This record gives sequence, structure tokens and C-alpha cells, in this order.
Amino acid sequence: MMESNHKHVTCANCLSRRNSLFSELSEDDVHHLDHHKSCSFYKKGQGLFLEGSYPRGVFCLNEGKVKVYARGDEGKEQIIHIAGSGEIIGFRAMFSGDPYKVSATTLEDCNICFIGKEDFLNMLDSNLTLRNNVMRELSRELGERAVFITNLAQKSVRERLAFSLLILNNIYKDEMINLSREDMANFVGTATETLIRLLKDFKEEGLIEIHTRKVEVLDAHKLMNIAGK
Amino acid sequence: MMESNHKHVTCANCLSRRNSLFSELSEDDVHHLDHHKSCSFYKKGQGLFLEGSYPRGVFCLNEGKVKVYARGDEGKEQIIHIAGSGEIIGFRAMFSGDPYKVSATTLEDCNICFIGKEDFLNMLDSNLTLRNNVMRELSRELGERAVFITNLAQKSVRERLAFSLLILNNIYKDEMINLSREDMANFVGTATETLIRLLKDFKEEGLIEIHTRKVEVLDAHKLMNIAGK
DNA sequence: CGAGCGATTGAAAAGACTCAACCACCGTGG
DNA sequence: CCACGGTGGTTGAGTCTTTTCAATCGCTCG
Repeated sequence: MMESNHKHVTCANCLSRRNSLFSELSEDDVHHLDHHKSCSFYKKGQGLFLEGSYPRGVFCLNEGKVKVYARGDEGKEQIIHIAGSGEIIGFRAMFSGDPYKVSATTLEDCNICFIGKEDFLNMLDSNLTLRNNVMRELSRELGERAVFITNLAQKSVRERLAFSLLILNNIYKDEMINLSREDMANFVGTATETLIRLLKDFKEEGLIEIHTRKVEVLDAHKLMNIAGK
Repeated sequence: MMESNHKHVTCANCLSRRNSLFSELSEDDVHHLDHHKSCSFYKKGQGLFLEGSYPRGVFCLNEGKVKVYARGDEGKEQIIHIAGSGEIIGFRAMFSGDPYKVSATTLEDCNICFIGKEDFLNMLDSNLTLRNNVMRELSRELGERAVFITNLAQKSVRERLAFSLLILNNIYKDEMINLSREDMANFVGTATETLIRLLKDFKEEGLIEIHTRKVEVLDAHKLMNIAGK
């Protein structure tokens, strides 16, 4: 995982950048990026930004996982998104002028770069490709959330859990899903106890394996059937 | 309401444009827009576009209301958004290259202009302000949907209905809310019968008045208390 | 005036939540 | 090295909300 507590990553060599919004930058831009970013180590559970505060820049997740969530009335978290390596976090609020509508916190130790608002917006102005990528990404997420909303409104918890496990499995790629039960419940949108019971069901049906905290997907195909469309 | 079946609106004079994404266009751009748009009348219940199809341009809602919705597994609609005068509909899919993730259908007779994809994207390229407005709008909606998701996951149907009535009241401004029970239920994310029962409760509590199909908000303040944050 | 669709009501069942208790793992400090 | 405390995980029971299904009502349009 992550042992040292501050490795400076050069954007030019950054593996995470390959799949990111910054993947198609010119050499100059990469250079520029490199000189205007700062790079730091975040411990598990550390906050990047809080709902209600104003954005000062964007975060570029080099290594680790970050949850993006909103808080409901009673303070309960609803996880909207879980970000993995290469994702740029917090760029939405950059354009609206509004304060963040969501908060972001690391789920494990992370390496994260920061790019100031000015620098980011300047790059955007001068770089057509980047701009198009950002627009595409905003649009894609908007579509994704329409699906999220529909699932939440129409699917049972069992179906949503199956769906969520598949999403999480993609996010965690080769690793196993590694979330607290509470976080997983807050992602699915259910009570922790309900989540635990359903995980047990899935385990008994041979769909997943449970290694204490970690969850391993065994039968993605059957999960898909349960999840529906 | 709407009597004739095709009035061509000049963008320069279009009242709806005042609050729209196009509100800050130069005279030239307005002129350009005028020459590249087509303007038509849509009957109530007519579709603008369907989930899964590819976008050919954007719709500019001059007069009327349009529902934007996704379909769940069983074909049940989840209404994501209800658009009113001045809103541009379907521009998200314009950037992603993906097919529409949602469908759009008129809720009443409408006057709607259409701008081809090429024209729209060209304007965007050449117009910084427009581009910024679009980015801001995309971001704003993304934030809005985070709230939507959280409400759906954490609030009771009663709370969501109160919340929804307030939103609808803003959309319908001076008119009364005018939706079928089914559409309203699909907006709140509940069963039609549940919606009807709760509407009755609210009526008995003096929060709303029901005029057959139309719903009038009497006490927005109390609704806010019920809706929560 | 009648057909048909949307609205409404009632009753029963199911799904999910809450609360409370208990367990298990982990790191700390003695 | 082991006891301790604490956090996170698990289980059970009971309750409540919400859904479902079936039946009825009542506009509205032809």
C-alpha cells in the first residue's frame, strides 16, 4: 500500500494521469502542471474539503480511495461517489461559484496532488482538449447520477447492494472491496444492519466471500442478474 | 396558455431567453442563433428525445413544461427534473458522445426551439461566456443531484413530498402545480397510492389545497419544516 | 350518455428500520 | 504476555412505513 509519508510524483511520470482528465495534455501543460501543483500524503480518514466551504482548487488523486458524500438532515452520510487513482476531485464546485455541496474524505492512506483554482481555470481556458474532457466528464457524471437516482427510487435494497458491489468491484479493480460496513451502507443507501444481513445472504448464495472487513466478488454475473438493468 | 400551434419566436425578443444559458449572448450571437434554430409547437405528451438515442442538438424551451426522466427495470419512470420556460434541454449528452441516459416529454402544450449540435458546439467554442455558463450549469445540476440522491436515500416519503411540492411550486411559479398523480409520484419516487394518501394528509393539515388535478401550496413555511434541510 | 382513464380507498403483506444486546477483533498499557 | 477498553461488526425481535392488489369512484371526452 502506502508506507512513506510524502512522495512527490512528477506529473510526467504519473501513472494515474494516464486515465485521468489530464491524460491528453501537451508536454508544456504537463510541465506547467508540475510546477503549479503541490503533492501531499493524506492519512486514512483525513478530509479534503467540507460541504459548505468554498473551493480553492482541485485535488488529483494519485493513489488511494476517497469518498465523496453529502450529509442528510440527521447528519447521516450519503456517499455519492468513491474516487480511485487518477480521478480529479472537486472540480465541479470550481465553476459554479457556489460552496461545495458535498464533502470528501480519504478512505485509506492517499497520495494527493493539489492544483490551485487559478492555475486550473487558466489551463482550462488555454486548452481546448482539457476543456472538452472536463465537459464530457461533467456530462457523464450527470448521466450516472440519473441512474443512481432511479435505482434509489425504484430498486429494493437487495438489488441496490448487488449493483453497488459491482460498481465497487470496478473501483477496487484487482484489490478486494475494502470499506467499513457503515460506509458501504451509506453508499447503498440503507441501514448498516440491513446491509450486514444482505451481505450474509449473498455469501450464503455463493455470490461473494467475506474476509472480515474485505468483500470479494465471486459471481459478478449473478450479481448483475440481481441488480437488474 | 397556448392557443396557436406554431409561433416563431425571435430570439432577440424571446422573454424566456432572459433567464437562460443564452442570456448573455452578444447581438451577433443572438442573430446567429436566430438563423440556425427551428421553432415548433409540441403537443402535451409529445417526446423530445428518448433514452438510448443519440443527440442531434439541444432544445430550448420557450413556453411550457417538460419532464426529464429515466426508466427503471420495470419501465417505471423516475422523473429527474421538470424544466420550465427558458431552460435548455438535452445539452449534457451533447458533450459526452454517449446516447441519452434520460428521456424528455412535454407535460403540456409547448413552444420549443431546436438548435443543431454543430451550431450549438460552434457557438460554445467561440463564446467564452456561454461556455462558462454551460459549465456552471452542469456543475450546479451535479450539486442539485447530490441533494436529490441524499433525500431519496434518507428522507421518508412524507418529507420528500413536502420537499418536492416546494420545488414544483417554484417551477410553476404563479400557476398552480399541474401534474398527474402518477407523474408527481414518479418525481417524489413513490407509489401513486402513497402519494395520494399523503396529499390528502397535507390537505387536512391545511398545507395545500387540491383542485382536482391541480395542487395549490398554502403554507410553504410549514412544508419547509416537514421537508427538513 | 357511455366508455375509459385517472384518481381514490381499503386491507393485507412485505420490506426495511430501530433498538438493544452481544460478539470479536485490535491496539494499548500494565 | 496478557488483561482491558473500545470500536466496529453481528444478531434478534418488534414496529412502522410503504407497497401491492383489488375494487370503486368520478371526471372528461367523444
